[in-house]
Amino acid sequence: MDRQKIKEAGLKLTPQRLAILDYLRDNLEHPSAEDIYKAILERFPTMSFATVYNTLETLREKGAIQELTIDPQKKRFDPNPRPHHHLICNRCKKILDIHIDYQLHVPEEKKNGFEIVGNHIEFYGICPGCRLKMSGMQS
Amino acid sequence: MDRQKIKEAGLKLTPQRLAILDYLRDNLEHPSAEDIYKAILERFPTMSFATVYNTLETLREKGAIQELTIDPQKKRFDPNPRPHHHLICNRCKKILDIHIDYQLHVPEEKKNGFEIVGNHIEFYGICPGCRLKMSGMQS
DNA sequence: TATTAATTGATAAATATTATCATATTGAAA
DNA sequence: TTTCAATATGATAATATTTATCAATTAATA
Ligand SMILES: [Mn+2]
Ligand SMILES: [Mn+2]
Ligand SMILES: [Zn+2]
Ligand SMILES: [Zn+2]
Repeated sequence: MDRQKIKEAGLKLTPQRLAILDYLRDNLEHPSAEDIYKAILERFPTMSFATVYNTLETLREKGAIQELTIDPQKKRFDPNPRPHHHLICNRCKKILDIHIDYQLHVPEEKKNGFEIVGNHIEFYGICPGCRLKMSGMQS
Repeated sequence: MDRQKIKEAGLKLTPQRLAILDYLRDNLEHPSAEDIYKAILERFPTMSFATVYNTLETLREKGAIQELTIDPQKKRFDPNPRPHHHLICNRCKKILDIHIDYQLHVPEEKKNGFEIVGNHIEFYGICPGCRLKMSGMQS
């Protein structure tokens, strides 16, 4: 989301918002609110944690980002609002994009009257880094 | 999980465990820890919330249940440990099983070195109950 | 029945998120 | 530019969920 789009969404152009959006732009790490807060604190020491949450919620409302519920411990944020899938490392919780368009048809008789509007696939696995650490230790 | 299997897993047969397992047996609602606690309290007033969490974690370790991370607010528990997919109502968070075996192939070049061990599809939608409530009100 | 290792339950602590609200800032209008 | 109202921020409290601690209890075995 650029300055143009922020205004179009009826949002004020604050330094905090710009810092958060700047941090998220092209970010593929799916950071948590705390990740974002800590990263920005270094260059923006007056940033409040509450503002991070406020801003993320505002951006989500406007459809500029999405909230991921993949990590059981905390919400993770994705600056790419377009539907795509994810691969998560069971060990370190690293999240990677999977851009593949699967055709997931659900026959009417399995919908139980639901109106389906979307889907999201979580792939589970072990990342290369964790695999290395694991080989050479037990369990 | 029946009495037989509990013993085989090296677990003691306590009334609390039996109550929780009994509540979960054939339960298709994917209840939260609190749901489980409240339901059992009625018939088992000495049950502690900590015991619910302890028991659920023990059962998960033993592979008897699975923890779902579909609901952003809280963990939900599924007495069916076999892989299957879910359909969640965006409005009321009701969760339904989807038993369909999709073949989700990920080409090597999109795995980024990950070793993929499983997957889980979340379908999003609106349940019949919520659809009814929505027709007749705005937003 | 005695023993002991596992389990429970009370409670504190940790973690993550949301709410509150006085103060500050933005953007538009004058 | 200055003024002003709506919006946003930041400090902090409150809430919600989950995990940790540990003394007391209980299940299973001998
Ligand atoms: Mn993503
Ligand atoms: Mn299920
Ligand atoms: Zn990893
Ligand atoms: Zn619903």
